[in-house]
Amino acid sequence: MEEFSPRILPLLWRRSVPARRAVGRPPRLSVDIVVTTAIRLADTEGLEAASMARVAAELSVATMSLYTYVPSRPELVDLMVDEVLWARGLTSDGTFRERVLLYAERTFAMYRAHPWLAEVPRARPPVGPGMLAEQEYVLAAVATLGLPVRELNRAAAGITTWVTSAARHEAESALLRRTTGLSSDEWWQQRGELWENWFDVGSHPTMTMIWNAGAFDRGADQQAQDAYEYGLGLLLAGIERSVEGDDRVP
Amino acid sequence: MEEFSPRILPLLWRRSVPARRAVGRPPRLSVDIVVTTAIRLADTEGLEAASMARVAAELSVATMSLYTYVPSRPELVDLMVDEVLWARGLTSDGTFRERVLLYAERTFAMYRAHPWLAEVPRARPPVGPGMLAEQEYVLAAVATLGLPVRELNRAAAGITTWVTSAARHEAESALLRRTTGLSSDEWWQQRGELWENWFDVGSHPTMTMIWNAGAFDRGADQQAQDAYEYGLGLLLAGIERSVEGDDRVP
DNA sequence: AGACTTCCCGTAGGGTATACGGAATAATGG
DNA sequence: CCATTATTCCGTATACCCTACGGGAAGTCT
Repeated sequence: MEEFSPRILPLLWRRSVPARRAVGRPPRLSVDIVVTTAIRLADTEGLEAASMARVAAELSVATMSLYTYVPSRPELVDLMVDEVLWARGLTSDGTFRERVLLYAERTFAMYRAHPWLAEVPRARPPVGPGMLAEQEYVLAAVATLGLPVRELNRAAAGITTWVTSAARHEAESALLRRTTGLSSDEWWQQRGELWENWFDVGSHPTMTMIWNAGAFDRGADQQAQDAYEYGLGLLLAGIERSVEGDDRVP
Repeated sequence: MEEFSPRILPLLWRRSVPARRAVGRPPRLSVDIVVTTAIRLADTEGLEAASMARVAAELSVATMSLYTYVPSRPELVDLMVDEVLWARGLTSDGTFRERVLLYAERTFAMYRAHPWLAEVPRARPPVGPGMLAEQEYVLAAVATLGLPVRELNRAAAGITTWVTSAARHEAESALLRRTTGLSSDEWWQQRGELWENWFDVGSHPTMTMIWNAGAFDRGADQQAQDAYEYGLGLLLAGIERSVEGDDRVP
């Protein structure tokens, strides 16, 4: 019955801890340098470019030297993620909506600057300062409404899920654009023959109806954006409404 | 100015096309056999197990022989995805909510049977029969409400995004459980020292308040499920409300 | 000067996808 | 029966990836 405590926690929270005494051979690098370099590589060439070998080469160091600073590659990715989460610098004093919109803006900006975030699973995120700051910020935003404590969690989780999903989707699109060299519109254009050669009108009456009404004119990326804004509006309105006595009319 | 038409469309829609005349050396396998085998491997061992070499070995064939049936691995993954999308067999005649709930159930079941779906990006999905059937089904469900045509798209997209995000999150959790051997709760337990050694109460007042109120008792997976149901309720209510004249009270 | 602590890193092994070109195997036409 | 044609089958070679292990190197402290 051994209690295993992961090596990653002290690394995530390394800024909360005083520097150790200098003893032994002094290091050439630091965790921050390794993480920053990996982020830069991932930003410009994708997450796979932030391989141990590539990061080491970028720092003019042998591959295995990195393992002095970081236990393994998954941990390096965790450190990268929490770093950029933290770098959003979430703080605000505004109303519920102002706070949520700031959160959304910063999150979209983050995914645009670091699209590789979309290649990292959302489940079991690094529990570092960045991720906890996000939780605290959104919970505090919802708390301004005066919701019952038991409902805070699900409302906040709803907001983060919705915003993050949309930002990730946009980032995936950007990644595909880089790897394929094709924009979403060009990609759809390549598949234009779908409608002539393969699409069966009979089994898709609703799509055909919408098509004939001319409501498919916006590109794929704009449609995703439309749906995001629409859903966010409903979600926020629903949360606000749940505190106003369930049935009040504006 | 060459028009490039991707080789994948005829493969995705292969069931809509009559069989070709038998001439030349007869094939030992078929696209369906390859795709089915790859799905089986991915189901039991993860998407990376469905490598070209592994699928070929499973079929007692050399690796390069697969390239006779499938242009490359990304296309194979597209075929796998559309296959399982199609296999949901979405059809229903009920009310708006009945249809949406059927969609949600089937989608969750699909991600549980094929968790590797969560490893495939959502952007630019295979435009095959399975994906188009999903679009048609959800659009038709929303259309039963009598929404204006221009709003159908964003409402349907909102529903698919919300349901899919939750199902993917659950699948990611299942994948991590398999690869790490740890459940979400065990994973959090491993990080128990976070609260004692690293968490700063001062900079996380809202979290601390919720903690003291005892509202953190549910596990991570249950919290995600709560947020999903809560958000879906708000989303559906909002969509229904938007057709009832904007401000009507039940 | 000697002890001690810590960093640095070479090697080796088992994975991955796929371009290319030639050999194998069937049906068909004469 | 033989030649033609169409198609499938596949061996080889390349350039990546992660990391366990253990010994040598380079500092600080007493």
